[in-house]
Amino acid sequence: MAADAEAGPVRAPLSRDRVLRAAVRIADDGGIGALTMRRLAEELGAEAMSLYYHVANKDEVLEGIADVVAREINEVVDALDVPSAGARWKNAVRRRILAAREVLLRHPWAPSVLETRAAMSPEILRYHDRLLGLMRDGGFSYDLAHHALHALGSRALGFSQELFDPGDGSGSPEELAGFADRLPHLVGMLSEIAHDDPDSTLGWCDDQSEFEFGLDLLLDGLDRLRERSS
Amino acid sequence: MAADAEAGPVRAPLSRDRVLRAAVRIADDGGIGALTMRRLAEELGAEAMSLYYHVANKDEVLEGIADVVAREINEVVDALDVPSAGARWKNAVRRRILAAREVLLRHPWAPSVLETRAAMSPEILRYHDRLLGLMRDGGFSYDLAHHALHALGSRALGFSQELFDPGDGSGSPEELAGFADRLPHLVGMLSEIAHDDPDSTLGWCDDQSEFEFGLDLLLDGLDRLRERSS
DNA sequence: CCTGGGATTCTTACGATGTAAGGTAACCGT
DNA sequence: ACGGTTACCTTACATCGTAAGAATCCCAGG
Repeated sequence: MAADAEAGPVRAPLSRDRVLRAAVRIADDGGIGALTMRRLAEELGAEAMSLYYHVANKDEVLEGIADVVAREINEVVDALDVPSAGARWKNAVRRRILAAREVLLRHPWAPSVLETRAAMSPEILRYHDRLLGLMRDGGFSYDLAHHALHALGSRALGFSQELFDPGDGSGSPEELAGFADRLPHLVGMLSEIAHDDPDSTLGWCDDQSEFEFGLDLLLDGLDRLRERSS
Repeated sequence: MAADAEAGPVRAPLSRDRVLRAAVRIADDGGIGALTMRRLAEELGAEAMSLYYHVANKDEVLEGIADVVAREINEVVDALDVPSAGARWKNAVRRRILAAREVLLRHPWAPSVLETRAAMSPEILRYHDRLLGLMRDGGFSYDLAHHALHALGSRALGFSQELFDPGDGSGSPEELAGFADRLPHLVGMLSEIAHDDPDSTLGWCDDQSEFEFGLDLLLDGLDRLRERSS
């Protein structure tokens, strides 16, 4: 009777892949906190419980989106073609890591997820395996390369914490004033650098260059160790 | 009538301090996931809503326990007395950081909490201020010391991620077998190191020495920069 | 065509969590 | 004794993940 009251445009069927893609979309705009099963279902024009036919539970969704990002990283890294033999290993590693970082900048929620659930994801393993490969080409022993990966830590994937999802960026300057006399060096540093730099105390740390500074520090140190052990 | 049916031993009154201490206790054994307002109230022999008289909300509890740990770190670090002038800055910084690390090993939940809510906590600021002080004593410019803090990142506080709260430590070896042919270098590394090392593939990474390796790599690199800029 | 049985989606419901709103009890200076 | 803070409790709600099972869809076999 009165057939299909509301014949909508027949939404595409669900699938693990569509679910994960939608999840990434939601996290990208709205943060990881916006990713709930109900919101995710809504995004797909379905009901929350329908998702469980394609995903075991929310944890699997998180692992899934971590893997999506890891795959995206590997794709970008695959596209690079940088010579890596001998002393050029350093530049090759550097390029790869900075490429990974660019991907993560598009997914600010990813570092925390990668870090907590994806250490053993196939894609992440593959990424690390290839970093190891570069170091081997450059003349590293496995032992040194292994230490190197530990030394790099999350930097190997292009992040180093605290700079992503920076909460609400609430003001350091005002709150600092109260007990500033107890922090002579921080205050000294701030005033000295603010003096040199025209733009005010806000955003006076350039994430990108700080990241590269730390990265290069490590890579230079590793290079010295490599030479010494050759 | 029939006065105080059950005259218990009159539990000590609540207070912000007692609440935070209880919260740390719960997180210490049970993990950060075990810390709920109801569980916290139970630990104190009270009801959940009573806590809200002493704490604004759960987020304040988290900030609070981060600060408790940070205070603990500062206490331990205060007890150190290491000469720091000139070239000895490096050893002084190293000792402080390893002391902080020992505190964090007693509170495995702390890294994640510190990292997300305590960047601007007074105690953390104080800790960083004193690291800066050591570097100044050692001859750093504020500019270089500033980069140094960024380079150290979470390592400055004694952790470097992924090694704490390691999930369930599920086996790498078996799962790896499936696609091991795609990971030639990881497999090569594993087999080579497993060969040298009598104890099997489990726990073949010594967190402590890996941490120190990365830390020294950074400190050595900084020392070279410092000398060059003098 | 019907029909029945998997594959897929939805409905309803439960327990856990953070916390708003407002009541009750304990304490204290007058 | 009593009014007012201060400290604590009761009840209730929204939101979350998800268990259990009903409803629907789709297609091969009669």
